[in-house]
Amino acid sequence: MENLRVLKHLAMMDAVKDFIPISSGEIAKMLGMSQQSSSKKILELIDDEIIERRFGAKKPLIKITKKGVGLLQKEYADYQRIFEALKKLSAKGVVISGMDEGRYYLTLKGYKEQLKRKLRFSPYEGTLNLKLLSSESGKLNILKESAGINIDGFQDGERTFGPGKCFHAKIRNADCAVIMPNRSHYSNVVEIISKDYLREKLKLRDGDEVEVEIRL
Amino acid sequence: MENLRVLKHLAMMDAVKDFIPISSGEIAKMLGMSQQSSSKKILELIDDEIIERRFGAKKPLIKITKKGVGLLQKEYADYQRIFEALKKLSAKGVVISGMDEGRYYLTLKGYKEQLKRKLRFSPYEGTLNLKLLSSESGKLNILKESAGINIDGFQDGERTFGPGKCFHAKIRNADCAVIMPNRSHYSNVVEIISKDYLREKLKLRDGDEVEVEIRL
DNA sequence: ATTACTATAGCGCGAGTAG
DNA sequence: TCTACTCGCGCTATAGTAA
Repeated sequence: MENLRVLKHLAMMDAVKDFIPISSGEIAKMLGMSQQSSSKKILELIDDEIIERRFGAKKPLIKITKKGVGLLQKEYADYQRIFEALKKLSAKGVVISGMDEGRYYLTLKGYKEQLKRKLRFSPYEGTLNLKLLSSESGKLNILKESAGINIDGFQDGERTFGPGKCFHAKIRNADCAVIMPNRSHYSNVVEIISKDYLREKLKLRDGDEVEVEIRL
Repeated sequence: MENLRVLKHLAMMDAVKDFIPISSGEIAKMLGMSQQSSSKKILELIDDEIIERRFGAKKPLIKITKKGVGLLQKEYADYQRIFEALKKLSAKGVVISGMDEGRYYLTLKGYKEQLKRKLRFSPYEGTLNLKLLSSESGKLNILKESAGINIDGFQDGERTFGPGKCFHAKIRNADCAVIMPNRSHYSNVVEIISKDYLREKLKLRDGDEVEVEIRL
């Protein structure tokens, strides 16, 4: 319904609260349409009991009805859903065995202490590797494009360890985090850390399918 | 722009995050229009750089561009403004002298203790009377229709004191509250209480115009 | 000033259809 | 299957104008 635009404009002029003095010509000007069209739309809105009008001494008075406020709320809720969903990302994957590389990195003080401080938990020294379903491939790009929580790189003797990032996440209601290097070759595997040994806590075995909810 | 409806629908299907596989026919069905119209609208959105399309192996892939997300955010912000404004009410009035009736009620334990508990401050034993400008007359009706914070009535010996309600408010950044009886004759005067003697704290004299911000 | 009618102009929708 | 063209009908917006 295009009349929603008119309704929204009236709402932004506080016609949700109380009658506001406004003429069809003024509404028309605001919305870039003719007075005649505006008049017609107003009549339609009145017909649908979305707004209410009174002819006062001076300008006509318009107020949005409960039904009209309901329409606006529904619309508002839709936008809330859109932007709430934007903060989250859920992806399905199957548990696989890594090559204990993750475990090695987690023993390094340079990473370990940062993770503890920034994630507010001491990670169990090992990662759970999740191979995302092929249908979820795009989700990894989202993670790569998102800032997340930055993990600085560092030097240890002569070896350099690169920077990365992580995201708070949940698997079956267990708090965890997704960690990834900033520079990564193509991969459809994500590494998950948690304060607990997730394989045991969640009774996971290679091949099990799980869903991870990531907070961007 | 009617195309906003199409854009919103795409957003609700997560096309803000990533490319989603969807055909013009599917979009058409969802929005109750013909495949032809849907196709045209898609082309318009692409032309305006609001969405981006790729033709993959299977279905066409559609994603909302930054510009498109910007449009949605603007729309979302409008709705936020509408509903945030609904929680507040500001009204202008001039300071007048009451007949110390307010002061009397505030000395009564039955009201005083409720106000302290429910407003979380001990009111100064006196009220500031504000006569609303005639242009603000509608605002009082809003207050009357709003629930506010309920103040119970009580009995004291043989006299009955009626129930009322109050609202947290601010005058020139000073925390205060508007109090009003549930049953009130017509009046364009509101009574304000605060932990301080507002007349002194804000250097107010009869006839001064002030604006009160009321939290509904 | 307003609102809102009627008549007309023009745009948008969808059927048919090609690629 | 899909997209997207043309074309004709019809809806909708606006100009003119009455009340």
